[in-house]
This record gives sequence, C-alpha cells and structure tokens, in this order.
Amino acid sequence: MVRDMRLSTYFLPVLKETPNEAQILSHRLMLRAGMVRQASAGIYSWLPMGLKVLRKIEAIVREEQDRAGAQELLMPTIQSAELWQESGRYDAYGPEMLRIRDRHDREMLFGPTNEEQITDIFRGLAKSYRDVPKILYHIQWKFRDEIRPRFGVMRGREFLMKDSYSFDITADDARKAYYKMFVAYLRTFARLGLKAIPMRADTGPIGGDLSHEFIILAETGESQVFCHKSFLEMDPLSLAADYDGDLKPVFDAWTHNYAATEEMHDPAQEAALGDDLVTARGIEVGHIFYFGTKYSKPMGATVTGPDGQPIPLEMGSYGIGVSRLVGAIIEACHDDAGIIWPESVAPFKVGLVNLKSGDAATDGMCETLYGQLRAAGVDVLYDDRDERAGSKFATMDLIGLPYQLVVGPKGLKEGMIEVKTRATGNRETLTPEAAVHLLTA
RNA sequence: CGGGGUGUAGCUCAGCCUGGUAGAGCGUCGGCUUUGGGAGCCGAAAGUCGUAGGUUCGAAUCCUAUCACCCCGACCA
Repeated sequence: MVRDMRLSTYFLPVLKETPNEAQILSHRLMLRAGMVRQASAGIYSWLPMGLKVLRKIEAIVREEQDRAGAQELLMPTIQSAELWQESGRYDAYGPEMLRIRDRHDREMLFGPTNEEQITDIFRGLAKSYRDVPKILYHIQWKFRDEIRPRFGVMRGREFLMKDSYSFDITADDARKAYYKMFVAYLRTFARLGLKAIPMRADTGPIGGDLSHEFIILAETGESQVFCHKSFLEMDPLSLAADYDGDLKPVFDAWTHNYAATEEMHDPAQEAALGDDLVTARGIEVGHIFYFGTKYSKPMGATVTGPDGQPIPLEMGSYGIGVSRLVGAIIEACHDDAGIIWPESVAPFKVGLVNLKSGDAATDGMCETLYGQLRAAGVDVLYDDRDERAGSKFATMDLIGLPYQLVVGPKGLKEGMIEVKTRATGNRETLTPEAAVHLLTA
C-alpha cells in the first residue's frame, strides 16, 4: 500500500465544471474526478486515481485468466511489418493501422492487435503436438487510428487491451479453449460489478458460429441490444467453474436464450419472445473468436503430430478492453452527483472526511481511524484539507468511493461518527469502533 | 473522409455583427470572517485572444490560409 493517502498531498485535480471537450457522461466524470487528461484526440494520460482503477480492473482480468489456465506473457507495442505482410493483413488493415519507419527505413507499426506476433512466437518455439493445448495472453497498449475517436477512453485510439490466444490441434479442442475463455469472461465481468451478456457476433469471412461479444447494459450504451429477460437474473459467480471439466453445459446455459446486437438481431425471434424480450442499450467490453487456421496456415504455424505429420494450429483470440472498461463501468454505475464505483474496482474503499480540519478532536479521531483502517489493510483516502464540509462531500460523491466515513465536531460530542454508503446514499451513525468494524469486516 | 461547430486566464464563458489595444464567474495565491452538502468580504497573480499571413493609422474583432479540438455519419476492443 502506498505510504500516505491524504487529499492535501494526493494529486487529485477535481474539476467543478465540465470541460467542453467531453460530451459523454463517463468522459465528463473521468475528467472532473481527475482520473485522466487528454493528450490528443483519443489519447489519454492516466492520473493517479484513474490509473489505480485501471490497475484494479487489470488485476481482476489477470486473475480470471490465470484461473482459467491462461499464461501471461508480454509482447511489444511496436511490431515489424513483415509479420503482417505474411498474414496478408498489412494491406488489408488500411489507414487504421499506425505505420512507422525506423532509422533504417524499415517498416514498423504500432500494434492494433497481436495475432501475427503470437503466431510467430508459437510457431518458432512450439514444435510438437505435446506443446498444446496452450492459452497465452498479455495486457498491452494497442493503437488503432480510428477515423473518429470519441466517448473518452471508451473509444480512444490508444487503449489497453487484454488479448488471449489459444492453440490446439483439433477444432474440438479449440472449442474447449473457447468455452474456457467464455466462462472466464462471465466471471471477470461479474467480478467487475457488471451485468455482461454474451451475444452472438458476426464471424466475418471466417464463418462458423463461434464468436461472441460481451455486452454490458447501460442506458448510455452505444448500440441497441436485444435479449431474453432471463439473462438479467443469471449470476456467473454462482456457478462452479471447473476448467478441467466439461464446460459445454455452462456455455449452453448462457447461449441457448436469445441475445443479439443490432447487427445480428432477428425481429422474428424477438417477436416470438413477447414479454420476455428486453430491449436495451449496450457497450461491448469483450469479444471472443474462434478462427481456426486463419493465421497458422499462411504463416506456417504447425506442430508435428503423433504420426510425424505437420498439423496447422487451430487458434482463437479473446479480447477485453481494459481501458474501455473504466469508462464502461462509470456508464453503468453513476448518479447525478458522480461516480459510484463497484467495490472491486474502487480506487479506495473508504473516503475519510474530516469536517473540521484544524479542530483537535476531529483531527485526532481522524488520525486514529485512518491509522486503524490502514493497519487493517483498508484502502483509505483521507480528506484532511482545510475545506468546507459541502465541498468535501461533493468531492467524495464525485469520485465515488464506496464508503464515506464522516467525522465532525457535532457527532463527536456524542462520541459518534457517520458512515455513508455511496451507492444507496444510506447514512448510519455509529461509534468509531463500530464503524471500523463495519469497514474492516 | 463528408456534413456541422468551437478555439479569448487553469475551467466555464462574454467581448467579434458595428475595428480603437481584453473582461466576468469559478478555481489559484494572501488576509479576515465562517464551518454538517461546492460559504462571505478584501486584496493579488494569471491571457503572444490557436497559428501564420493580409487589409488598416490601428485587428480578439474584417479577409485568406493553416492547425487543433468537439458533434453527426460511415468504421471499431
């Protein structure tokens, strides 16, 4: 834990007014809460509190990938054009790819994704059918030179993405890898405090039925989505995910009901659902594909089979927009006063509000509580500034920490302090001991 | 890339039409008073008016070019 988290010294440049550059809500709140600063169109610097949230999301994504048996590595942001020429995508990608020349005039690019890179790694180092199955992933910055970046970090040009790649020798095994990632995604988004619904996605020229977008529901979502209402009741964390077992039943349970994005929807099926149909706005936060030998064949990625013959690798790729999730979570979790962080990704669990900085009694009590909570491993942001109460409350509501621990002279006279739950607005008057107990439980 | 819009103090904006050498609120800094939901008073610092040309005695203001950013569309984790 960082040594000291006092607002008097923490770099949290909150804005009272909304900068003109931001239109969408999450973008406004991120700027106002001092989380990011735009560097140029679609490119952002992450300020301390924004980075803290980004890291928390990243950690959850990583834990769930690891749990599913994926192994983390790290590939570079800058790639050689040669690999992309091999797969045929160097020309296909178009101006969305940021192309760079190094001092020797060699063609390079800032990676928009890493299929070629991972295929190159795997073909060079994995030689036998015994080297599969494998799922490899990394969490790395990508660049896509979008025609029109917008919505703040939700559609930036530079973005942090988790991308996994699976390697198998049969389509059947590849499907098992797909199920693992499918389940890992359900768990990941649920842990992030989101209701994510897998929806059939367009597989493009590759064909097949194995591609899903994970869409979270938010009123300000970018696209229209349709699904059976049963999805709203399903809880991914309640199911036991045995990654060594058969995950097909889980996959089936989550895919047999109707769910579709605007591009894929089917009015006939929707009409048949009747009252069970939910129409909502959604934000795509993950996308998984099975694409077979699309890259392994042109790039010559094979392993030697039991019979001594080369087998082209069956592959899939699985993406999560990590930086996009920061904005997406805010879109799904906010009110008029500001952000309401799910506890799992909150930059701090508790905001300690000293209502009368400079008063011996409140200062003393705050120091005591601050020390006790930190000793118990609770992430606390202590507002020790010499500001008025109203301003402190407004700041706390804006930055959306799950709990506000309010210490003022009035309450202290009675030996009491207050705990406010940001999500519900509920306030409880408690003794300091009870409050600490509540927040460390 | 097509269409629309905006660039003036850290932020939100006024001033531009009708040219005369830059303002307000918030924030910041100092002081006093306040102290349970973005307080009040006094004082201060802070802007090559996006940039470059042009017109003019004189340009934030008029003209031209250019850059940046935002919105709608096509495209996307």
